Amino acid sequence: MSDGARWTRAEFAADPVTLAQRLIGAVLVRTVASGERLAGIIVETEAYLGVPDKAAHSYGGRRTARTEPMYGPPGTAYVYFTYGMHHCMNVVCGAQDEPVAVLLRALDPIEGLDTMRANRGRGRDRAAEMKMTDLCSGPAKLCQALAIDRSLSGSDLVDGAGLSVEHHPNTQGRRRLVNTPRIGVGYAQEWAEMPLRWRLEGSRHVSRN
DNA sequence: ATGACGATTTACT
DNA sequence: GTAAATCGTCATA
Repeated sequence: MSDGARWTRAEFAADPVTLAQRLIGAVLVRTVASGERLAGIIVETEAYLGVPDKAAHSYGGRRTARTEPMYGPPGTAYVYFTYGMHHCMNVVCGAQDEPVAVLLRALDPIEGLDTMRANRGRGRDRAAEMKMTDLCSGPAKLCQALAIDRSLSGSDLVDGAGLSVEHHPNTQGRRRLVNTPRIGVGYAQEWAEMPLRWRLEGSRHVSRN
């Protein structure tokens, strides 16, 4: 349970509040077509509680082509496109047919840094001067860095080839989490204020907010 | 068919 | 701090 091993189906089958905290410290791994691994330690997450959660895409049981992966088995990726230009990635959890998930908001990059910089660099190439702390410090930034888009929505993190979650080799305890309200969900009324976001205390790779 | 709106990021005043 | 960028998705008709 602690050295680069892939997470199992059973490990993803937790409620989103629990999983959001457990995922911090785990490693998100993206294997691109060339075979290269792009990876980072998860340092910031948000829990989306499904049917009763006004901030969730699955609020009220909404089920469309986009949100369909949220109704799949735990360990499914749910990737959506927003603001006409950004992608964000969730880890579907809970039980089959229960549309709950954890949004991945920031990573501490550890593998494939040059490729991540190239993926993130805009225009010709400010890639080289891209700061480490700007690579994956936001939900859309990490998707851009790891080349994650809608084509990966619905893919399986347990048995799939493109995306997976691994246990970090150094699974030292002593990590403190900071718990605050979620970001960018002001429309969700009372649900906007619930403390459903967690980040690794002291990490310089979290999003600013 | 149409219109309103983002689970954001970046650039600029 | 404010605003632009930019288009898929979803509800309404």
